[in-house]
Amino acid sequence: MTRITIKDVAARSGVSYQTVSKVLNNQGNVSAETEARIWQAVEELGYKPNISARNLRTQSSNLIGYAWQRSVDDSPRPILDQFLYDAVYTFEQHGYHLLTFLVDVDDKPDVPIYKELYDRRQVEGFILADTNHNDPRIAYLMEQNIPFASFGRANTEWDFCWVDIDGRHGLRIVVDHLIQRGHQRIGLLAWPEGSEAGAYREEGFAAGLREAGLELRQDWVLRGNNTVQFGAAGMQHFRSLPEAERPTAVACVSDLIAIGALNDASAAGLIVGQDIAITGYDDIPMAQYFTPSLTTVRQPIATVGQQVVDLLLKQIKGQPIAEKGILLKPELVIRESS
Amino acid sequence: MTRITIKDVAARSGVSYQTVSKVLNNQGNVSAETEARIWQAVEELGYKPNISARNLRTQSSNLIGYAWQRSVDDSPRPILDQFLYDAVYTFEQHGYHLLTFLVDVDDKPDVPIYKELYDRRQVEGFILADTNHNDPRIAYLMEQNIPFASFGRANTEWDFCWVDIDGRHGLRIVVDHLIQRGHQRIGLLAWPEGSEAGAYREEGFAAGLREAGLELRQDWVLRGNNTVQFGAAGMQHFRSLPEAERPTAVACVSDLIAIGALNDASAAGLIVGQDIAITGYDDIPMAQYFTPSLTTVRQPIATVGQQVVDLLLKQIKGQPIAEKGILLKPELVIRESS
DNA sequence: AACGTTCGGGCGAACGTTCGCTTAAACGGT
DNA sequence: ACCGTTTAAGCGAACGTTCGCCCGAACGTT
Repeated sequence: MTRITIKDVAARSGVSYQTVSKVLNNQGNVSAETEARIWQAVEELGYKPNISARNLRTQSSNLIGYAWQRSVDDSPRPILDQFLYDAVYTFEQHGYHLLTFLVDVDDKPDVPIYKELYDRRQVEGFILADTNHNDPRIAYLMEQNIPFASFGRANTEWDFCWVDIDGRHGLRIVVDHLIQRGHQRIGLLAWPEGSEAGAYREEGFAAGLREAGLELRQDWVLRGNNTVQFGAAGMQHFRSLPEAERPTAVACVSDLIAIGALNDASAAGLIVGQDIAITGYDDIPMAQYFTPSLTTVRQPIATVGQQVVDLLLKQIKGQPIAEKGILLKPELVIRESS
Repeated sequence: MTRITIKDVAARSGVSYQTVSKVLNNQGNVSAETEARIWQAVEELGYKPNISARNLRTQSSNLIGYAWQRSVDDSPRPILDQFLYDAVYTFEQHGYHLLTFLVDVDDKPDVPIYKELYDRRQVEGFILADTNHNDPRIAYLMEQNIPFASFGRANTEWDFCWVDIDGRHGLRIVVDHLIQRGHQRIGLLAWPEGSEAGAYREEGFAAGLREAGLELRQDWVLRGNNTVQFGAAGMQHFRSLPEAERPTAVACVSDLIAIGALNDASAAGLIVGQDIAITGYDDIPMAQYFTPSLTTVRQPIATVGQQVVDLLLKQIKGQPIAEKGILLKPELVIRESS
C-alpha cells in the first residue's frame, strides 16, 4: 500500500504537482476554480503532506526538545509536569511539537546530546527547566549558539531568555503574613547553599524580617535537601530548643519540606496552625489535603509555560525580543497551617 | 553558515558521497583504510547526518507519539508520569524518541489527530495509557491499522497489544491482608461503573471475601470519582451507619480516595490503623508521608514501560510477537493505616 | 498594430540522504 | 595463460516536498 503524494493529487485535478503545492501553502496566483478542484482532490484522496519531505526542503522540523531529568531522589515534581503541559499546549498552537529525551543526571549532565539533536536538525531549539547558578546546560547552549529558553534564572551576567517566578517576593509575602498573624519568632527551613532559587527565597525571608524590625537569627535558618525527611528533622530540632529560644512559626522553601515539618509537629502533639505556624511553597496538588491543610505559595505556572514558549519561538523566527528575562509574581494561599 | 553534509565529508576524504553513506551505515564492502579516512573526516568536520533527509529516504521517523491528557480535575497523575519516563528510557535505547501532543479530553477525544500524525509520517506508532472499556482511541487505531501498544486493557475480544497490572490480584492481596489482620467487615470505595480497571479491582475484592466465606454487602460498596472529596464523603457515610452495621476496614481503589477517607476518619477522632483500617492503591510518592502512612498496592510501572515499548517496536519492525497481552502482578506495601 | 502588465500555471532544480546496480581491479585455481 | 569470483568503490536514481524563474495568454494602453 503506497502512500498518496502530492503527485496523485495533481494527476487527479489535472495540474502540475507544483501547482498543488502552491495551493497547499496558499501562496496565491491560482484561479479560484482550479484551487477548488485541487482541494476537492485532496479531500477525496485523503492526502496528507509528508512531514519528512517538507522538513528536508524547508530545513525545519517544527520540533522542540526538552530533556527529562528524573529527580535524584525520585520525588515527585508536579510543578514541572504542569509547566511542561502548558508549554506543549502553547507549542501546538504554533504548529510545533515537543520531543522529549533523557539526560543522565547522575554524574555530569551529558550536554553534547543537545548539540547532537540540534545539529541533526531534529529539533530547532530547547526548553529547559529547573535551572541553577552556573548551570552547565545553559553555558553550553549559549556557547554553541543554540536557541533555547528556560524556566528559571542562572548567573545574572549571562544573557539568555528566561522566565522565572519571583521567589524573593514569594517568601516576602509569607513572612509578612506570619508577622501580621502576630508571629515575632520565625524560623526557616531552606535548601543547601548554592541553589539559585533558594537564595532568592532566603533574600525575601530576610527582607521581610528586616523591614518589620525583627532580627534574623542564623540559628533559626536550617539547611537540607528537598525532602520530607529534612522537614521532619528540622522541626524536631526546633522543638528541642528551650521554649524561649524556639520559633513560633516556620517557613519552608517547599511543600515537601513543610509536610515533613507538619507531620513531625503533629506527631509531637502540637496543633499546627495554633501552637505553631508552618508554611510551604509550591502549592502542590496534595497540599490542600493534608491535615491541617497547608498555607503555601502558588506559582503562575501556566503563564510561565506560555512565556517560555513565546520567547523561544521568537528566537527561532528571528523576531525581536523586547525583554529577555521575565519575572512573574506568585501569590499566597492561606490555609489552616498558619 | 551552511551545514556540513555528507558531500563535504566525501570531498575531504576523497571518495564519492555514497561511499561515505556506506560507512556511516556500516554496510560493508569498504576497505579498512578508506573507512578510517572517512571516519577521520567525519570527526574533523564534526559531521552530523541530517535527520530529515534520512527520514525521507528511509520512510521512517524514529518517533513515537503519546497523547498527553490533562486529567479532568487537574489531579496529579504521578503513575502516568513515571510510566512515561520509563517508556522514554526504553525508546532511547532503540534510537527512538517520544513526541508528545495534546488531545482534548473535554468532549469526545479528537481521535483523527492520531491518523493525521501517522499519515504525515511524523510518528511511526503510539503508546497509550489510561485506557478503558470501549476506548474510542483503541477502536480507531485498530480500525485504521495504526501500530500502537497500551498501558491498560480494553474489551477482551479486541485483539491488540497491551500491558497491564493485575488489579484483580491487587485487591485480592489487600483483602487477604485485611482478613488476616482480623477484619470481617470490609467496605470498598470504588470508581463509577464502566471503568475497566475499576471492574477488575472489584472482582478481586469480591473474590477475596468469597474465598474467606464472607458476605459481599452491596451497601458497603460505594462509588464515586477519583478524588479526595469522594474518599472523605465515603468515609463519612460509613461512619454514619450504626456501629453494628459499620465496616471495620475500608479498601479504596486509589490512594487519592484513601487519603480522603483517612483525613475524614482522623478528623472524626478515629485512630486509623487501630480503630479502623484504610488501604489505598497506587503507592503514589506522597502516600508514605501522610499520618498514618498509607498501606497500599505498588505497581511495577518501570516494567510496564519497558514491555509496552517492546511490543510497539516489534510491531513496527514486523517482528513476531509471542504474547499480545501481558499481565503483571502488583505487590502489597503494608504501612500504618491497616 | 505594437507594446508593456498582469495573471495562471508549468518547469527544473534542490534539500541530504540511502539503495541497488554496475564497473574496475585484484585474486586464485585449473 | 585463461576465466570465474570476490572485493572496493562509483554512479544514477529516488524519497516528497518547496522555491524561484519562465512562459504563454489575455488584457488594456498609447
